[in-house]
Amino acid sequence: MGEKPTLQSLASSLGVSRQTISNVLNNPQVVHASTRDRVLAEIRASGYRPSAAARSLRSRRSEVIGLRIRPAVDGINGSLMDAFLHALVECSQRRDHRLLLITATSDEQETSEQAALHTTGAIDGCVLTDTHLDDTRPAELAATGVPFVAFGRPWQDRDAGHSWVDIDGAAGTRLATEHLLDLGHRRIAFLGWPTGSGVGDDRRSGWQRAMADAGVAAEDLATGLLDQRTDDGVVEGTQAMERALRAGATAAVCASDSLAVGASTVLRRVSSAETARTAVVGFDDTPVAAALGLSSVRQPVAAAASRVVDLLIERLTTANDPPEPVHDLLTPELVLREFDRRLDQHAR
Amino acid sequence: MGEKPTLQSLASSLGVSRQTISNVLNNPQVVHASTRDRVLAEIRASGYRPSAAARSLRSRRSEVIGLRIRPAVDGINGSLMDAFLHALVECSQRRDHRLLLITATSDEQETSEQAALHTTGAIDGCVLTDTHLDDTRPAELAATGVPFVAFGRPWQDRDAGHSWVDIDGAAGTRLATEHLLDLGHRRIAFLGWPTGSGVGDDRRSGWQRAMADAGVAAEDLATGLLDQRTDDGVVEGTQAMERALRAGATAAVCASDSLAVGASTVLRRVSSAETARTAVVGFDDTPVAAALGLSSVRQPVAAAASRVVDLLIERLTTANDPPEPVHDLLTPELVLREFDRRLDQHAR
DNA sequence: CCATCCAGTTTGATCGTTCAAATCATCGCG
DNA sequence: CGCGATGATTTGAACGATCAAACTGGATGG
Repeated sequence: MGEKPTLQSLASSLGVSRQTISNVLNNPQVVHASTRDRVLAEIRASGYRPSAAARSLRSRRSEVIGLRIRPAVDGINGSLMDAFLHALVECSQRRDHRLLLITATSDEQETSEQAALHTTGAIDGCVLTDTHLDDTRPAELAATGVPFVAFGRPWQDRDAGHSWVDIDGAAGTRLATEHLLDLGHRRIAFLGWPTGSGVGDDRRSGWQRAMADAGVAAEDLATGLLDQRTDDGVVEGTQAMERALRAGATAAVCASDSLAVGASTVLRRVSSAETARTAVVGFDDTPVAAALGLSSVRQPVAAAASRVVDLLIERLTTANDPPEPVHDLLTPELVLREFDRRLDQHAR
Repeated sequence: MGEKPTLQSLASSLGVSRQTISNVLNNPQVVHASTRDRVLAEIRASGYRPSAAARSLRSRRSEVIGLRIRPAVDGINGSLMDAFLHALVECSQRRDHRLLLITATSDEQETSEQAALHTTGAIDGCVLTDTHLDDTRPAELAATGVPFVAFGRPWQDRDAGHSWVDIDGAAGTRLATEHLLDLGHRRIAFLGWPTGSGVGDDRRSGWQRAMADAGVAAEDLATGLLDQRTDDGVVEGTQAMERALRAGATAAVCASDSLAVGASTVLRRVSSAETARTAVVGFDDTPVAAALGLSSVRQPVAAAASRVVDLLIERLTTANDPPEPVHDLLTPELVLREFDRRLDQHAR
């Protein structure tokens, strides 16, 4: 084996110029078909790959996207981010981009790290996740000129100056609530988190509006007895469900699968196993919900990732000024698991 | 704001040459202290960052490491890889390297993708995870000249020509077994996976040897009744534990926390809740084991990641030929959760 | 018959750094 | 006083691609 081939070495062995080969790769339509084929054959035969560094130095684009990953706090919530990360890598790869990871212990550290990578040219832009109230990152990135797209809407001002993609949690809990209404339930509780988290409040609002629209349990809604607020967790779910039962609830929509798991074990004590399963709807459609046969709201994570990548790459390739920011709210899907036991066994 | 500063622009505004500034950053000791300080001050003031592309083009190193990520099959096993990934990013960052992700649907695709990135110079080397029997990746990477370090030993030939870091599963199950022996158990079962997986067989062997060394239940070991083999999963764990109970087992060492969760629910039926917890030891110390108060073998994932990064970077920075391959087996740690209920309540 | 155009191809300059060798100043010492 | 050694700094030449402009040669048309 000789040296690693370069544009120059290929060119002289083919009797054409560097630029022609470069054009075959980047502007195929300007090269004559016959030479194009000849060049392509030689490229394949020699195993030539353009140097990322040289290309990036000249074109001022690295085709790399930055992303901060966070330590998984628990196995449950982690799996969602994991699916998102995976989809993100896949979509980027499909579009000839790569994903670079960073860690940070604070939002400020994250943005400064991203900005540093951006000025060295290591990344062209980045993806923001886990947006929250009073999130300063969009402003900081904008100030340093780092292109980005957020997964998660900006909870303070909906019409932010940047593009974002999010999943419509309220639509999800509405679907869940309407499903339980269809099953005949009227006193449907919501097990959610304390107010103050954008995601949690959003999910609660879907249940609230669906209940109001259906005109059921109006007095209970007013008293707030069906509206249980607690930290996330299985144990917390059981406790919240016990309180809801005392308030006369027969079913529950939950802000997470952890809460739903807890809720269904409580319901099992006062009703058939079948009812205990079908009267609870979780959120995120985690493996745990699938294993226990619980219905759950599934977030279209892969679609979200794909959209994020599309928007970011569009932003990166748009010649000069950034395009109009796009705000995209994807609708989740209700995964029903309501077979009775016999059907369940047939299915296996 | 003017243009982005470069070595040249900084040099002329300081009245020194490019190379001096370059030396301040890469070879501080050759520059006179006074000029060094002057340059450093200006660097900080201007916010100068060297161009990654230019640097990489000339020095032929990108300081980027490739890693394939896999879709999380279940939430349980995923959390371990997640912790490893996170530690990997952190360690790389500390050593001025970055982590680039790829996906692949097969081992061949993984190696060819890594090789492609390596020839473009996008990565300097890569990390291999989830090594298995008949793993062709080490040979393929070696053939294409991609430097790499594996997390997971090569199960076919222990003295492979490449460096690897792994966690001594047998030592972990030995610790677990000896702990149960200390508690007075004699008929200790092992709930593990079918033979043929390197990891599973390794974990089984630690239990086997510890039992043999203690000279207990010799006849049961011979019959294999205490050696339960099943697929991973909570349900599978309950079934295996039931069989083990029939064989007279009073305790169990498990190859995973999923199996342990199943086993402890079964034990609960025939003994006190306290005994059910303390007589089962899981593996991986997942959040689930922590939540249920199960003892478990904790893998030093962060230490492993740190070692992997160290070895890989050493391999990358060693001038010419690769250094002697290093094989590193880290010892896991037994996390005991054996408080009785009263203590447990005090602790809260 | 010459000017014009156009598809196809080539040429020179450039991106911003590091490498390798050259230069310059200072100093010790025979 | 001159000469080599030593330390600090500078200079020229890559690294390998893309950009922008210039060059071909044949077809078109007035």
